[in-house]
Amino acid sequence: MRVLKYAILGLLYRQEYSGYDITSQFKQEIGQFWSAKHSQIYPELRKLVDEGLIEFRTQIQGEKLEKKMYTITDSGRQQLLTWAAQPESLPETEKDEFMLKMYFIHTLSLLEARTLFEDQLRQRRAKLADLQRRYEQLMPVFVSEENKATPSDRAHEHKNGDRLPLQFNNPHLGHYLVLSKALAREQSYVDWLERHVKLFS
Amino acid sequence: MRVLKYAILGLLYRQEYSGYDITSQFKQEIGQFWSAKHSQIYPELRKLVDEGLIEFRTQIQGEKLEKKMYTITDSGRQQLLTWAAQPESLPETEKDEFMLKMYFIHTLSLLEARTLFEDQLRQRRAKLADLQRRYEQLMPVFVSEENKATPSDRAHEHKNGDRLPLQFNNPHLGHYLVLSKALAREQSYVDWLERHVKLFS
DNA sequence: ACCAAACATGTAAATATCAACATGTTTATT
DNA sequence: AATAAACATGTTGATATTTACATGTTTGGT
Repeated sequence: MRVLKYAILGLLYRQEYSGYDITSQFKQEIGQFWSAKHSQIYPELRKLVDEGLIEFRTQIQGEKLEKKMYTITDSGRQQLLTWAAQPESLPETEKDEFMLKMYFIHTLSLLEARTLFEDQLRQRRAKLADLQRRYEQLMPVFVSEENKATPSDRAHEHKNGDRLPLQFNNPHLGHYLVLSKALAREQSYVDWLERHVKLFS
Repeated sequence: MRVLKYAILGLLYRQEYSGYDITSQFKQEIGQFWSAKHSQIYPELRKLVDEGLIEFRTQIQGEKLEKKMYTITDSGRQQLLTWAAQPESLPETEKDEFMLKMYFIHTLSLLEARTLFEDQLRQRRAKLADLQRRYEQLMPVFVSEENKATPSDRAHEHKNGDRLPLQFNNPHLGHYLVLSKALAREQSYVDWLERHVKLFS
């Protein structure tokens, strides 16, 4: 159902991006939940322009490198909002090739199974650590719960910079949500692996 | 990388199945981690026959309904084992359209966001309950840890039926692993939703 | 006897996704 | 001055996946 279309519109809702920028965004946090290769992105941008949902202006980078900066149109904004507010039913399948292999565990020797399982645990722990690091980098953006009701005075405001409490209106809420969810997903994966690794020893 | 090929070979490793049976299997527990529609399965079965990885015999159901029962060949078994023992690197993206919408939360009103979030919580809780029910149905298949070291006597054996402890050699281990993992995944999802639902009230 | 649900197998067309091909510029480092 | 990494945009071909089209049988319930 053309999710990439809406992923691009959603990114352009806040600011203009080039195709390359969009590719880069998919390597950031949102890439945990949606992404596409540049070979899919460029044709999709073309299509969205044809449909009048986005527009671009060509900008010169350096001497002659042309880059196309895309912006969302009113029509694009409207279609984005319609999609975003629409509840979807859950996908029947959330694909995981490792778990498919686990279903076929009886095809493996104990040693092969242990090797596979321990490799997965190693990789998942590394990913978890990376997400934890990113989470700790993000959290200082938010004012802590205790401080949020404190009567504001100049000194306090200065100390907090532009930080806002973690509430609905916080412009970084989306970023926080995907990062905390990715972290929870990965923590759950590691926990499950740790609970079951003894089966192979 | 033709995962469906290996999913089918894996299913046929234990017993023969028709194309319809394979479709049905993907509606069972393994469907939480891999599945395909019948329109993808039938051409794949054809291809696997052409490659000599599976074979079939035609069986008559009732008066004239022909069904093709597929079995795995030695060559198929060999390719399955090669794939199954091979560690894979983690996917960069595990797609989740709902979380993509959450990243774009700022495009929604508080009411729209709450509606979307609460709908997701409702659906995830229902799925969790279903998985819990299935988990409780499966668990009696296993002998409890305390009983597994008990010296066996006729009465005891009869009481336990064919139940075996939850160990590497247990033929239901794969089934248990995918079900417990699906349960953990869903529990983690519900927990995360519950931790954050107050953002929208 | 009728009917619905489940059983059973396929094909066609559209869409989505990825790997590889293809080309060139800019920036930072050595 | 050379080079590597990052920036930047495309196309092509192969696969993977879904939706819709297409047809027919068997089983269980009323």
